[in-house]
Amino acid sequence: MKHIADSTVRRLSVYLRYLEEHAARGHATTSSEDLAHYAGTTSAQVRKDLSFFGSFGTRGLGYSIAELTAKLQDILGLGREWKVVIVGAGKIGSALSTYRGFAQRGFRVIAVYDNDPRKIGSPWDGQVVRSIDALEADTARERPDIAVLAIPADDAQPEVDRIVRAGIAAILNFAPAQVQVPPGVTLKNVNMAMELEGLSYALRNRD
Amino acid sequence: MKHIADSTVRRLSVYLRYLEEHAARGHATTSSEDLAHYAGTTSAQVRKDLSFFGSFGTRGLGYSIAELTAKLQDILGLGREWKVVIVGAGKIGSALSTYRGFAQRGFRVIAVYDNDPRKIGSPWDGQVVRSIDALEADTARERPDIAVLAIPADDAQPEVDRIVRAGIAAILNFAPAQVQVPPGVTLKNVNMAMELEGLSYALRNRD
DNA sequence: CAGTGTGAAGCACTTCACAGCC
DNA sequence: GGCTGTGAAGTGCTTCACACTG
Repeated sequence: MKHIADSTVRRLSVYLRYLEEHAARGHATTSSEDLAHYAGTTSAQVRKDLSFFGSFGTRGLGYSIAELTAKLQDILGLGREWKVVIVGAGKIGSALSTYRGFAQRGFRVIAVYDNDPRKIGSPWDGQVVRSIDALEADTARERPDIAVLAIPADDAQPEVDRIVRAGIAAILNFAPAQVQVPPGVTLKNVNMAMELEGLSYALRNRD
Repeated sequence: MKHIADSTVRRLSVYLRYLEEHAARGHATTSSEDLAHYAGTTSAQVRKDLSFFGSFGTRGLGYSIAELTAKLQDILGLGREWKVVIVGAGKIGSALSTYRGFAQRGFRVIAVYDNDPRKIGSPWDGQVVRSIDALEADTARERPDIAVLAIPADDAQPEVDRIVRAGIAAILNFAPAQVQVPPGVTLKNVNMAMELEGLSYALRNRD
């Protein structure tokens, strides 16, 4: 398939959240205008985004919420369970693993790793913290799909290398570090420091 | 000044991080090529990004690390202290407030708020959790610059409204909700669910 | 006739390529 | 000679506008 822009995929996530909220309120259909209003974009953008994957609406009528929900879930790969491992038994990892929305969407935390001997073996949000040295052997056996990296910046690249070596192809990196991955591995960065600096820039340059 | 793209501002943050790391290793100058390699972009992009704000390099030589560091800090508004309040005394807020990098860059947490009576009054990372109802009065007195929102999605919009009403002009939203702010208020969203769905999409559609 | 689906136009960001300067 | 600074060209995302259809 033709390459889809990252911005498009992010908007699909937003549309899906709207559909879920909207369905809960008992509605059966919606329009590109409604979706656009919720997502903070335009109706043309919504229709264009969806058009990359097919035509899911009815002219003159709009979109069936149930149908479009199913389509978006399928497009986003949410029709199955994804196994997630968390590397770094700290607060960020914990915030993630206890967030109900993940389980709802099929992201299941199957293991937590740390390199601190004081943490290894202790209970942690329904898991037992494992030694990071076990990652490769565990991965061969349990085949997780996604690794969430929530460790200090200095350790980020070596741990990414380990994760990649183990054969995990998707990484969500919370470490405030610029890390490299080989082709075939998908990396997303969430950098809170960068976001705050973006706000700082905006405040500094507001009129 | 001409409008600067969000992507440019984000890269400036990355450049700054590189300069800080690089200075620590004793180097005095660097080049657009070095910066590009670290940031995962091209040297032309680096030079273009910087050119929006002036010309900070020396042809044939490169950039003085000390000088460019100072310039970037100034551009990003990091030359002063920003007062931050955290709304939601949970794990995400805690992870943020204990992260050393923020204090280093001049982001100082001055208060933490929650609506849970069991949390209000108890100690929390060097603060005492305050009642969310005190936000407006406190803001009038203490003049925080930035609010970090780390609460459940359902409560997000009302709390954003309260923050805006109190007069805070920059919000970092961790709630997985699409919230609206009036013109003049800068909002950044960090949505972990969306990032994971982006990975799910990539895994689903990998070849 | 209301609202989708889509080629075409518009716009913004990135890359190129080279003049300019140390 | 080497590397910056920058107009011009290129690319890709967004918006427009309208044909189409239930």
